[in-house]
Amino acid sequence: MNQKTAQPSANKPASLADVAAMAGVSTGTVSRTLSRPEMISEETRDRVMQAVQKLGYVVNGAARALAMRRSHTIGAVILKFGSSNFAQVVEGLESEVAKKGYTLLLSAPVPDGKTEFTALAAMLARGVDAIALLGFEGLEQTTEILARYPIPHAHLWGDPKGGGHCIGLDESRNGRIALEHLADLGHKEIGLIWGQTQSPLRYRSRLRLQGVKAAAKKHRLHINPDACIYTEHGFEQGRHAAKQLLSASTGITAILCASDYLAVGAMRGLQESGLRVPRDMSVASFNDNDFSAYVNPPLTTLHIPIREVGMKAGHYLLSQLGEAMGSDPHALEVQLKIRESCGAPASRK
Amino acid sequence: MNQKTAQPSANKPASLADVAAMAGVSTGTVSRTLSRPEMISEETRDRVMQAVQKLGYVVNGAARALAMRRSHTIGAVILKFGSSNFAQVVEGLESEVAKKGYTLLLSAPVPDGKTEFTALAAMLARGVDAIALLGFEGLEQTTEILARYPIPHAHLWGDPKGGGHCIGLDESRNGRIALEHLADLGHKEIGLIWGQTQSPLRYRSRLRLQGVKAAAKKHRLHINPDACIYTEHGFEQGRHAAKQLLSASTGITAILCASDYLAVGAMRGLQESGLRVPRDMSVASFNDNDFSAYVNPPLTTLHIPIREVGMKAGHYLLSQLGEAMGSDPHALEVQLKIRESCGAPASRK
DNA sequence: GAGAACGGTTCCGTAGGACCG
DNA sequence: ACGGTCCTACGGAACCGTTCT
Repeated sequence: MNQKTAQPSANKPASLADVAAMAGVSTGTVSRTLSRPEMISEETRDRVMQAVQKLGYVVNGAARALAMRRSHTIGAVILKFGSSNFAQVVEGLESEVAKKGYTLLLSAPVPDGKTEFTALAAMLARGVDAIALLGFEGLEQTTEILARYPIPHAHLWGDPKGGGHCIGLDESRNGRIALEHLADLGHKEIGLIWGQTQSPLRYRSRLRLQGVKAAAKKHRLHINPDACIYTEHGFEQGRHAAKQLLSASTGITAILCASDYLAVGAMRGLQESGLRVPRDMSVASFNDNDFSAYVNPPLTTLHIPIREVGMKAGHYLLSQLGEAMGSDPHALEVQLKIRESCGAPASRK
Repeated sequence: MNQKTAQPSANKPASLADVAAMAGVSTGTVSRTLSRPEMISEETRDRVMQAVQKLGYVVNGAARALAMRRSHTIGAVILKFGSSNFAQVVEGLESEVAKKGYTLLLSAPVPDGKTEFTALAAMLARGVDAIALLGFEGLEQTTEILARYPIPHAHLWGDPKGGGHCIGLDESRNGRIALEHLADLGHKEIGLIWGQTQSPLRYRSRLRLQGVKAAAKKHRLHINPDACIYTEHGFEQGRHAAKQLLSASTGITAILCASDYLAVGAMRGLQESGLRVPRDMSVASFNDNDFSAYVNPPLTTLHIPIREVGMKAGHYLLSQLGEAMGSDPHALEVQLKIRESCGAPASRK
């Protein structure tokens, strides 16, 4: 009884065989009709298409992936999703790969110990064609499995020395640009509210800090170690740090923050303590988040093309996959947004 | 020659057969060892595990999905990713489904015409086990294919009347709560900066507005139609709208905004025009975004548990999939965050 | 442990028509 | 008019790597 006939509307999704039966052709023909229609005569093509329509057929991705050894899926594994700008990166990445019919498979493990590795392994098991790693630590196990599984992968915001293709900016230069702005304004003594710089994960942060310090030395601008606070990123952390800085009475006239989160929080802390920005204290930072132009005062910050980093990664991965991509249009240019949170230093008290 | 022997380190990923050959067992045994280790004798289990280790074996998800008819993947298709709080929803969703070993497949089509449908079809083709729809319009084609493909799905922020399981809040009530705060403060004449309310996509926005208006009537508070501006969400739009409102000279003492983006932009616009918030004008809104407590002045806003909506959706979908989930812990409670952007109305000029 | 699904893709082969000398 | 060749459109079947009986 149970022949290979088309079941008009069973409760199971229609398969290729169902379509073939209804159209009176073989499964191979249906497959070809769908993937390379020009190889099929118009007449049978119509018949097949009709059957497809009628049965509401959609391919089974698992079967397809198994046969083709291509899933048309790009993995993105993200350490610390919430507390950073990764959402924007993901958005850029998604929009880029979607152009070629790829879909993003997302994993955002909470970073503790070796989840980095297990998350990566899970991605690989899912059969992604390529993989984007955001904020990776570069554990041994990680690099090893990456080497064993020869699929294209890119580190976003990673350490170039960790091996593999890295996408990011010249953070040392970024640090310099920001500091020079402060120097140009006439500041001689500044404070820092920075992120953690220890772990390998904080590579970028460390590099940026080096750029700041080198430029400070060059411009004879003093960064008092007592006026440097290292903390996590976040508004509240910035607010708290600013108050600490104030209580230390170090004579600084400006604060350079590692992120807009920190900076906006810091401005809030300063204002709560009765200081005016920028009259009493200048504040500058990095990233140019969407809110930064609309806080009060608008924040002077170095614009980082975050979304573009995601797009660039997508472009790279796709081209590695053999997709025709053209040359990379994503330039990753940084731009200092001079707004109102920085001014000349107040005359010394 | 080419027997089924293990190839220690070819350039192809090891398969189940390779592991089986190396361990001297059948593929079935290996499969069981991996999925239900307790069924296998300790001795052979060790042998298998060793082979797995040695070959760096990881399962082929496509083959597994094909055989089990389960991909352990949840689709999330998102209309208008960037311009909303969907990133947080996605984060919540991801964290919830990850607990049970599921991964998110992400699609964020640019919404124009029927992309909603094609994106959905693409997800289905990928073989997701369940699907979360964020910000859907409820096109006919969409609901039809959803009906045909009997997989669990949930609409987030959708219209309950559109059919299907909807997750969201009582927006009418939310509108009322915000308005009553303004009424309690003594405001009699207020303005609105709101999002679009026309398209089906804006269902939530419309409902919230209805709640506001109903409460206004009840509390004898006047909403001057000339002081209502409908625009897109965004800082710049808010800033622009505030200036429009000012030039209309309508005697309003407070502005209620549909989102924090709008509100923060509006405050900026007011400040640029020389007004002080809240002395000259109160501003309130909805969402309680992360930056809202740190702008100047801190924004009074109705906290919406956005991340929790994502988690709740994950919980629902997983339980529909037959995972043991326990009762739903996500209550979705709203909370008015009274900060400093609202005060009593200034005495009339 | 053997072997049949699972649902596609793709290689290979062939029927049949067009075209040629 | 006929045998041979080339080409196109399609059918048949092997194969992808698991799971489950």
